[in-house]
Amino acid sequence: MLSQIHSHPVLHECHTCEPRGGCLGLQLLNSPEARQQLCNAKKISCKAEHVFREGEDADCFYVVRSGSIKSYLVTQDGEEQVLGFYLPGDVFGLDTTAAQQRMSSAILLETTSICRFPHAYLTDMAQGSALLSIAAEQMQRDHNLMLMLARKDADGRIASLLDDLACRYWSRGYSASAFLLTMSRQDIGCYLGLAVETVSRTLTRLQECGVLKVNRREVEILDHAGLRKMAGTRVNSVAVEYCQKVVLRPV
Amino acid sequence: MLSQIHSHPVLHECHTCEPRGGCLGLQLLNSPEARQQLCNAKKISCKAEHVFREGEDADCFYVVRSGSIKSYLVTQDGEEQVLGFYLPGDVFGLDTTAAQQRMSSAILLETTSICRFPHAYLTDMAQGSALLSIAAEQMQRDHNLMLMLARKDADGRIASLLDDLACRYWSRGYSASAFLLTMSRQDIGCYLGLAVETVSRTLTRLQECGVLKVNRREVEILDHAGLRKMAGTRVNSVAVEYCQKVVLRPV
DNA sequence: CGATTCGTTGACATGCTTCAAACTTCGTGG
DNA sequence: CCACGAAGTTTGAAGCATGTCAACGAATCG
Repeated sequence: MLSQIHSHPVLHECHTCEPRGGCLGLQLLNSPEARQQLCNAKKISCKAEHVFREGEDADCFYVVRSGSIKSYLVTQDGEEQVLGFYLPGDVFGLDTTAAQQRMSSAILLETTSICRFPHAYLTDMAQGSALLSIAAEQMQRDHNLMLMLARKDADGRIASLLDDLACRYWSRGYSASAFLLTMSRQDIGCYLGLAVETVSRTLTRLQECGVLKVNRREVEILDHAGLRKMAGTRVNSVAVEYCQKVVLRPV
Repeated sequence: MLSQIHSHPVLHECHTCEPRGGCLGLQLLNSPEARQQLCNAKKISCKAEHVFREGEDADCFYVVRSGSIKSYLVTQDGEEQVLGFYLPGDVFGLDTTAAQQRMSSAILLETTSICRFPHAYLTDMAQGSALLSIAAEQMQRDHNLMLMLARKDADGRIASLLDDLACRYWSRGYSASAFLLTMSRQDIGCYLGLAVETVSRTLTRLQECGVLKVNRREVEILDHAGLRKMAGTRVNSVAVEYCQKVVLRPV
């Protein structure tokens, strides 16, 4: 039985909180009162608990403080479609219907700490447009996923995912060359539209090519440029910087 | 050589404009002045012209008045990925980067009339949240596409597209049973992640099943329930109503 | 009327899924 | 602490859906 993540609040000061790379959410709050309120809104909880489920009423969005989150839908015939993974610093939970209901479910992939941003603190115009620009960021990620699903083969999809994770970890101050996959092969498959077996086989193949090393959930990227070439990723500003500093100048 | 759609403004009064089903954009403008300004912002233009291209500066979004629009990206290796099709009443052009640049390109599929909504008219809080809810609608469509690309076979994808179009035409007061595909097989393929040949073959197959009749771009849906069953579409509010009134009670 | 674009159909190649089985890791309870 | 079962991962073999290549017919346009 899964309990709601809201059950055991853990209080922290905002200024001690630093998802490396900065808290996107904080940019949305310009009044000191709002920030103060926010300090009471940190929650931490364990693997496999839901932050929210599709259809629930939504009065807030979230920022990942540490850990990781999986966003997903359940199809008509009970299958899962993963929409994305959120890492520290990422905003999630913006996708609500006009009636303020959740359009997707969000579940913890590991022990995770998140921040709650009630919509009530955001009644200010500037914040509305900031929200919109975060929503736009989300859309861009979505577009990338569509592109991947529509045009790439298994190698390209896996390479894309790993390149994306590397890039995002790097932009937050973590290593781009070695990290842990917090999601299962199953999750990866549901995200990329591949069977688990294909995910496993593809990782093995990339390893044989010398592009990376995999052991269960541990990944080490040996050839960033090669990986990116296989991925055929469209560039964005973060990726460009990542590329210049990491891909082209091996660490 | 493609000229910009902004070249030949055609002026109309807002009150004479009625994409059947209503103009979503109008809900965003509550001041009479804004509406007045808007009346000068209608444009009409011909097939294959661009409304905007990826990377251009964005100071407005659009509503389709009549005709249809294709939104797309170009991949690294020059291939096209169609993101969606917009029909009369639809809002498009909301997906801009934080730096207010277009994240995708939009091109006319036929002779089309659109309305321009400059961002300058929307500096008001209530409108910010209205925009966000339209963005959310867009996200929901995106989610459906991802789901389709990741989980459905060719039959399911084509059935989904047709069911979606039928539903959207119906909700705007047009026939849900017979309509024209304004996009080419190529466009459909780029949207659904299928080869042109597969699109063609699948349409033929659906015809042989007696679900529909196709002749070039003319489509007649003979068995709405069957089509929807093949599509395995996730329900949304419009679709539910469409389902009750059209699918379950054959026209 | 020819040239071009678009749509359809066939034959073949291939990459992914499915089915099956073995192995590892982890949690639980004896 | 070990035994056991469940869940996650890997690997192999076979089937199939879709992509690719090629040719042809139909519509459109100048």
